[in-house]
Amino acid sequence: MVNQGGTRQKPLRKGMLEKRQAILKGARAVFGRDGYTRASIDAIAAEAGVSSRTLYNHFGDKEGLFRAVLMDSSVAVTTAQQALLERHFHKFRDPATDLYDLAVEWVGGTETHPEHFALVRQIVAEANRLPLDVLREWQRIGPKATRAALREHLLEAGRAGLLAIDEENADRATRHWALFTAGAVQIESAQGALPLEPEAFERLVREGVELFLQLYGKQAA
Amino acid sequence: MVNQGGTRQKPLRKGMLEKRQAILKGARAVFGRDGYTRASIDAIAAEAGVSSRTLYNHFGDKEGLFRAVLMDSSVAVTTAQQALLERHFHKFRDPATDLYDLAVEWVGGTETHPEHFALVRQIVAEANRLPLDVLREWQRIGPKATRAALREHLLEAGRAGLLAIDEENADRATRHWALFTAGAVQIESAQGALPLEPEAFERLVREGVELFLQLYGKQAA
DNA sequence: TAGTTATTACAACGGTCATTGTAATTTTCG
DNA sequence: CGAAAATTACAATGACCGTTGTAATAACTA
Repeated sequence: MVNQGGTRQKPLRKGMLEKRQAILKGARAVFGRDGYTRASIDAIAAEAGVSSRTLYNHFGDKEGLFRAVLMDSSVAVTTAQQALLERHFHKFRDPATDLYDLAVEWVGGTETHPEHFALVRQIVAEANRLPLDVLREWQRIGPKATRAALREHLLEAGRAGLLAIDEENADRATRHWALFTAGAVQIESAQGALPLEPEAFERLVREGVELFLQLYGKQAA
Repeated sequence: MVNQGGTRQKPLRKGMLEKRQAILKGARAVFGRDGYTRASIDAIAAEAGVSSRTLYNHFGDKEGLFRAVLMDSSVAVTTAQQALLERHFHKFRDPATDLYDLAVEWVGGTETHPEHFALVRQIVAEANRLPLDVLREWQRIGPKATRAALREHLLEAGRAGLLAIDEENADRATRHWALFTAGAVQIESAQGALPLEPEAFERLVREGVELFLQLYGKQAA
């Protein structure tokens, strides 16, 4: 038999992992495009180039598949965002320009991983029908993990004397960074439902970084 | 015959308007609860206490009904939020306390009109499948109208010397108000998908208002 | 290569649902 | 009241979909 959850204990034959990942990839695309309810198992199987029966053998049922896809996608995006943070804070010298560059990529994550955020919009819409532990798990390995990494980097920059951030205000600074940059864009574009002109995007991000520096720059009050 | 859109030209018999509004009310509840796809016409008709055939006679098809519901609900919420602004700015004397009171009710709107915001979460999730003009129309009679009203009140307070707001920075102040209060709560609760403890809610709103006053209070730089 | 195991094609079941037609019934308006 | 219009109950259609069983086939491991 096959496990229903997503993590497998011992055996793991060669081709299975490829099939499994093909299914996850295809399902991510179809779920993101069509939503949980509209996405049909057959469509997912076709997108993954796999028999629909194989899909059931791997993930038990539609809900199990959705959970696996959500977690898989969340881990991938979190990893990418953390790598992005590493890359930018590694060469962190001038707050004004470096934070702006970071912000552009940070906020651009919604466009770099469109399928994932389409997925997130789905679960937000279906939150009432989803088990709370699924939502919490998603938060844990997704947004919260990303925030934790950001918090560490901000603290590091604070210790280096580049930002006015310490243990005292690190939580708020982390929250504010997310709010001023990604949050601002999110609200203005209705969570990405409406197109946002590049100029508006640029202006929002720039304003957000300026405000952040006004609060947490070294010359700040 | 009957019109498919939602606005009717000339005739309008007595009972029709009641039926129509009963359908809109029922559909708002069911669409919000179950989502566009899962919400069945029969369930909506039952909720409204109306034959499903009548529903088709009024709104043509499911999508037409959804549009009508969205617009109807948006107008209602916008009206309520505008009334809320009127009420609070009418007795606007002390920025610190008055803005806090306003913010609590302003942000609480998501809980005062849960069905509407469930609806909004649906259209955000289904944005790819919705005509762009529907989305724009929603923005126009919904969020944008509310923002416009807020902007006027902020300007008024600026003219009265209670806030450091003028024509120059009114747009940004309006955006910041929404971002610092509702936006902060929205992000933290994943658009209302996850429950937020009252203390966290209270803290976010308080922080938001403080930040707003730091930027636009009279003693601000 | 032989045996185990995963995968596939295929068919079928049971259920849900949007939509329409129709004829009877009720409501409304002049 | 009496005609016109709206509403209703009812049935039916056509489509889609999640899920399962089965037997044949292919892939993999030892």
